[in-house]
Amino acid sequence: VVTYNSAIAACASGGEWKKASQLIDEMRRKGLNPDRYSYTSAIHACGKARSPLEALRLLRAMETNNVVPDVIAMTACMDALAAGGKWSEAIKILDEMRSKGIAPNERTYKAAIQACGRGGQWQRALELLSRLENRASGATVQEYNCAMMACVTGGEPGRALDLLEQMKANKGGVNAGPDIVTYTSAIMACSSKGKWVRALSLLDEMRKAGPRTQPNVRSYTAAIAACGRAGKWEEAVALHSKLREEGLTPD
RNA sequence: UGAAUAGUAC
Repeated sequence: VVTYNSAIAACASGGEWKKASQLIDEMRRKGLNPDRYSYTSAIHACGKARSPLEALRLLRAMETNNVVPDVIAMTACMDALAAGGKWSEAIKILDEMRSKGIAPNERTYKAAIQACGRGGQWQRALELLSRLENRASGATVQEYNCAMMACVTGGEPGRALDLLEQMKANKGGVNAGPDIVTYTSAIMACSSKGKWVRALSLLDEMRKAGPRTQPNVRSYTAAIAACGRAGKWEEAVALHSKLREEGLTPD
């Protein structure tokens, strides 16, 4: 079984979902019982291949064959649904977890938020976030970051910038302050709004905000894109040189 | 042996 599972995991890395589910069939034909690992890898393969419905099918097949899905399997399925823009299906899975008593973890919530964003449901993403904020432990930086991206991809980049402000205000509390991903996401938000000046000032703010938020290649890339989109090619070129001055290699 | 937020080319 483990041998098969390794093969299925390899299919997953390559996004070969057909091969993956074919291997599961083969296992059953040979009298081997696919386990959680087998199914989760196959589901992951569907996610990579952007075949959300196949992922759902596999999750159901798993149940049919009396392999009880756990957090990882369910989350992998939600990730696949998110990648395919199937936000309502993803939320159904989240509810299903509740009813089955499977505790969602941070990755699960991130998948749900991402699914909402990709489906253009930024309001729902924010709703989810506020539920997390109301938890005793509050929302984590990664959950905030994920919600910011959901606003950007969901067509409401202004909200992402609001979240940045909120995170800065929370800095002393239970929640850690904005990190490098937070800022880079905010720059992407500026980019979609055509606010290249703001993007540049955020880049500057990062440098001053401490060692944890020093701009990296991705931050620069986002800022360059913001300038590029606004037709500010001179600024874009200037950023490119600055990036190299700091010893970073453009990709 | 399985899942994860800022890079998948209007």
